[in-house]
Amino acid sequence: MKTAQKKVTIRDVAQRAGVSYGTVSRYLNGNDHVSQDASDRIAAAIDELKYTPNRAARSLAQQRTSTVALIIQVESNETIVQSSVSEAMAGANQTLGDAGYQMVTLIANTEDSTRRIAQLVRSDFADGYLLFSLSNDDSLANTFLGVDRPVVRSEISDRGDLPYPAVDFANADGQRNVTRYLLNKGRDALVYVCGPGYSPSSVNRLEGFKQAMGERFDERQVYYADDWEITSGEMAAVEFQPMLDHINGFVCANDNIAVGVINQLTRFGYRVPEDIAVTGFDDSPLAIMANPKLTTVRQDSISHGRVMAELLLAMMRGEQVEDHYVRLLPTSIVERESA
Amino acid sequence: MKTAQKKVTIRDVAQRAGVSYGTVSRYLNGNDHVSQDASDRIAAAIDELKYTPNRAARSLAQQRTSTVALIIQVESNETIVQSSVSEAMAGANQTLGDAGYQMVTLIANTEDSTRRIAQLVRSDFADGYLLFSLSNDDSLANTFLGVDRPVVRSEISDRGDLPYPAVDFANADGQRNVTRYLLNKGRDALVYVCGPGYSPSSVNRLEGFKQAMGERFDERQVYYADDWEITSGEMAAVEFQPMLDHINGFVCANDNIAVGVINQLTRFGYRVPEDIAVTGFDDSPLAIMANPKLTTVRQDSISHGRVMAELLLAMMRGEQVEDHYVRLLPTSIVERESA
DNA sequence: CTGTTAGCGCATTCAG
DNA sequence: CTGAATGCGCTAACAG
Repeated sequence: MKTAQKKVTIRDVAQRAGVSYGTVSRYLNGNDHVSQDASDRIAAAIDELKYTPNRAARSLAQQRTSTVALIIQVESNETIVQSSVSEAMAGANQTLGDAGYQMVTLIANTEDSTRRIAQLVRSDFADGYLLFSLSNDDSLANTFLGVDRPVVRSEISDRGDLPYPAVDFANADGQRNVTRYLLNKGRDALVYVCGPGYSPSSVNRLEGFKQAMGERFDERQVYYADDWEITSGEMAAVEFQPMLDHINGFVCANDNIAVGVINQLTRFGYRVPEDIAVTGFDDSPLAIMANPKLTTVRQDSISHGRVMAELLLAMMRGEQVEDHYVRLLPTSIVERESA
Repeated sequence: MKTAQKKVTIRDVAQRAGVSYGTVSRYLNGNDHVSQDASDRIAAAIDELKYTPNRAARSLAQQRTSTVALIIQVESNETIVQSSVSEAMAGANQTLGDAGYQMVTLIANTEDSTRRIAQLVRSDFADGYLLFSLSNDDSLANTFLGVDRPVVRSEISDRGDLPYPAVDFANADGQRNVTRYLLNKGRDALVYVCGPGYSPSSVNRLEGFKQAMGERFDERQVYYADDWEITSGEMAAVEFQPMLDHINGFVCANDNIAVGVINQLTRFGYRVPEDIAVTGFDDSPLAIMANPKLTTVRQDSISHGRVMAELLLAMMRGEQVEDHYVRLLPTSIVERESA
């Protein structure tokens, strides 16, 4: 049923409207002076011909794409089901859209796709980049060093050679505050379940715990997990089993781990929070599904995305941002049942 | 530190290599005959100059973009945390990448973004489209009617005017099978918790239940939920409370709902599965986190994405696909604890 | 206010 | 096998 309707170009519109195509271009790009009469005729022609400017041609002439790429780098073959990422995407999408940019997201989850995306970036695919590194592999970040387009990262990097600004949560503050919250409730025998070592967030959250514990901190109080998953929480609880009678609180690096700890503690016959309190981090959907419901540290991921987008927009506007600039977003404690 | 290195073009490479830029173009596009000598020099020049072809220019000249857009349409401001979508994305990304296409995903979650994406599509943004409609609003699909690019949908549509092929799971079969599984186990007093009415999957799953029940089916056995969430499952259990003593099985439209049912049943003092069996659908990560672990219908979402991509690739290759073509993917029962 | 012109960077004829 | 010429569809600078 497809009438192979020849591609309608700006010239067709011009002809139909009885003006030169330069005028149509001016009309399309808003600004300049086009007579009311011409405008009307052009508008009519565009409508009748169902004309839409060709994107590639416009990008080529303008040297800009009006798109921003959100790149998510994850471990090989892992899928992205983190609500925080999804929410950040929504926040960024909204902000960028309002500013006239189309956000497109790219997933780098294999060596191939990473290489392909690196190539894409070098070919001027987008006007700016939002970079989410959920993995240890930071290789993609280097790609941007040779590219003259602004980049904003979603977490502070421990690599000093990457100058890109970052927007992240005040992870240390959050974990410090919730640890103090436990201490103030008389929970004086705390242990910590740390996230994977490669993650800056993980490191920072542990740091917060240390700060709150001060003198009392002891390396034997912490279990180092390999990932952020529930099973890691279960393993941590098993690891601490011998001393469980002398422990009255678990501070966990995230909600998943906290749920794992609770599950295992329950199996061992301990009551949460009566015997042992447990706190999470993220306030993920899991937090309210857990039993008991998790007391956790909330972060507003939507505004994470929004703030990243705003920073990027400013940079694309030409505003200078100092190297290694970091913007930290606040967190808050959500009191539920587990602590 | 950015040395505003002038954009290096194909001409720079040609000059550096001592050939005309037509030759470089030929070299880049693989095919034709370029002497070994020239090839070597060009390769060297490209390397030294760190040349990467400009994307917009190439698209313009070639009339193709080498990208495929995966468009996700969701309810206003909802975020996408469905593991099935995430997995399908990964599967499609892999397949498309192997075929030389870059997959980019676009999110349509507001009226604005939907309009913007419609515009994008009409401007020849990509060579093909993968369309995931997670929402009632199917407006975006119409956009493609005027576009001469292949489209593949992720679920069968109930709208006859949309001719695009679709790849979906055999939802009816899956639900029929798991219902029979319960019946065979002697669970003869079943009720059904249906998903939101706007979803084709939801309708099809209900149909499967009806098929398995045959004569025994009774409208009073089904609760119609408004969404796919846990709370809907809880509400369903509350709704059925008066007759709970005479029910020995819940067949649920998805895992979330099943978890909600289990939670509420537990609160009411019923044991799952001893008193009442409960089944889910999707085999989402939630299924193994539930207590008891969910018996559910598994669907391989990664291959969902892969098959969609393969179909799209075939269409982009020029293969004809009949209107309303539907490819149904098999499901399987995963026996765990809840039934 | 509007028509004309010269590129944007590359693919692709067509000669040679 | 390779150089030169055209055009993809549009923007922007320049005259008028």
